[in-house]
Amino acid sequence: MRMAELSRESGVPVATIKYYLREGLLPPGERTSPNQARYDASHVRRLKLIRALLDIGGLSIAAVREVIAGLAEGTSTHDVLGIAQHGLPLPAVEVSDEARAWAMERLETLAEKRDWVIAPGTPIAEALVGVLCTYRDLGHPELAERLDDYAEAADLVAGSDLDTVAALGQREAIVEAAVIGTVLGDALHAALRRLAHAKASRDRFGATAVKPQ
Amino acid sequence: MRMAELSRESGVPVATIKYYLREGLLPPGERTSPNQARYDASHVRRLKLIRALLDIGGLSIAAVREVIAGLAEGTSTHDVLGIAQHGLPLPAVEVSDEARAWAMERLETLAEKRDWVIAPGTPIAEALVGVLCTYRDLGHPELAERLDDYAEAADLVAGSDLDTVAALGQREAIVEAAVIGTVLGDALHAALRRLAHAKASRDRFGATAVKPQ
DNA sequence: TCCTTATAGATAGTGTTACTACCTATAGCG
DNA sequence: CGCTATAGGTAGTAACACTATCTATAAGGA
Repeated sequence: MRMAELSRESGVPVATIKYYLREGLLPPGERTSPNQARYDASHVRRLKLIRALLDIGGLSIAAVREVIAGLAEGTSTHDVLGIAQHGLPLPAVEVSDEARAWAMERLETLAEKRDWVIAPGTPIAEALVGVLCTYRDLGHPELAERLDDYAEAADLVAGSDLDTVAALGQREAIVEAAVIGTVLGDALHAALRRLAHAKASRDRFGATAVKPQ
Repeated sequence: MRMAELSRESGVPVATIKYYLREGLLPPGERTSPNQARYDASHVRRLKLIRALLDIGGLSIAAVREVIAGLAEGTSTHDVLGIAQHGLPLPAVEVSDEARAWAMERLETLAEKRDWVIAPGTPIAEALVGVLCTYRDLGHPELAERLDDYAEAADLVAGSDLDTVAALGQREAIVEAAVIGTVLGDALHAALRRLAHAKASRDRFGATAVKPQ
């Protein structure tokens, strides 16, 4: 197909497709002459993936590029989730040494209990330390006490993620599903948590009128 | 305290504090003369909250303003979580009528099973529909099958959230903790899910070297 | 009292991000 | 032959979150 059709099929404006081509998010089409190229279903698919990561996942163009680069890397299946996480941004904040030690102690206890590996200095560890320290700094250390419950939920979700993804069999499909599942899964969980909050609130404080946000 | 001290205490540059004042994120200080004002601990606290919502929660200035507006509203305790959610952005995408019907059917089943209320047309419902339809549109409808597991996890987390927050007793503290817990909790859960993925992956595919992101 | 520094408030400027528009030369096609 | 489409390049734009500068006044010490 040519550019106009690619744009129609994907719902992405031509100018934007050209931008994604320049940015390396979309592989170039097959050349048919110096200023003509042909695109196919894989380009449509890739465009939809890009839009999903941008619009729902909230990723930046740079993060999408990283994630997509991970898709192409030939790695063994057991690293699939690592690839899926490759390039995903996690928030980080500065914390004092004292606060970091406090948070790390909590995280080490958690890691031991759940057989997790929390390597100090990694973005994930930094993100966790940042959130815990921020809870404390904001005067709500009690929020950090929920770590166990959150971890339980995370294990539950991760088990489901792995089952679903592993069932796909082929590496290519697994990696893509892992990426999509990880990024969109965050959005899904956030929305479901809002609904569960509403129910938990109703259960504790009595029935309330349904109030649109 | 005066501006310089407020800046030092909060770690936010003076120019930025002025910006937040203009944007209505930070209440003005107590006037002592036409061009002087006094600030107190509540301003330091508010600034820390703003930075947490921006840096960790990833909210926009406009979203922070909405959330903060919710903090000030005098509402009964049972609406606390609604206030916490007031102004929090949820991603939305356009979907076809057919896809929306498919997604809504799934969501209605879920809502009935878990005694949740999913009001069609609300941002939360739209976000859920968007994610489910995007899974399908990307050729991974199997990812939508995990809704139940995700919902279970969300119920678990929400129960913990409510217990923690309700124990605070006073409305003011409850609302603030609910806001912080909701926004930072999303980041916390995302990071924990990454760790749980790593463990689940190790369990299924054998021990792997710890690989920093 | 004088003098240096600090401050409020206003306005303007900056850097980044994610597009969007325009231009030119060539290609497809009825 | 002529009209539209296209690749690739450059430039412009709108939103966002600050950041810098300016002016008139205030604070606080020598």
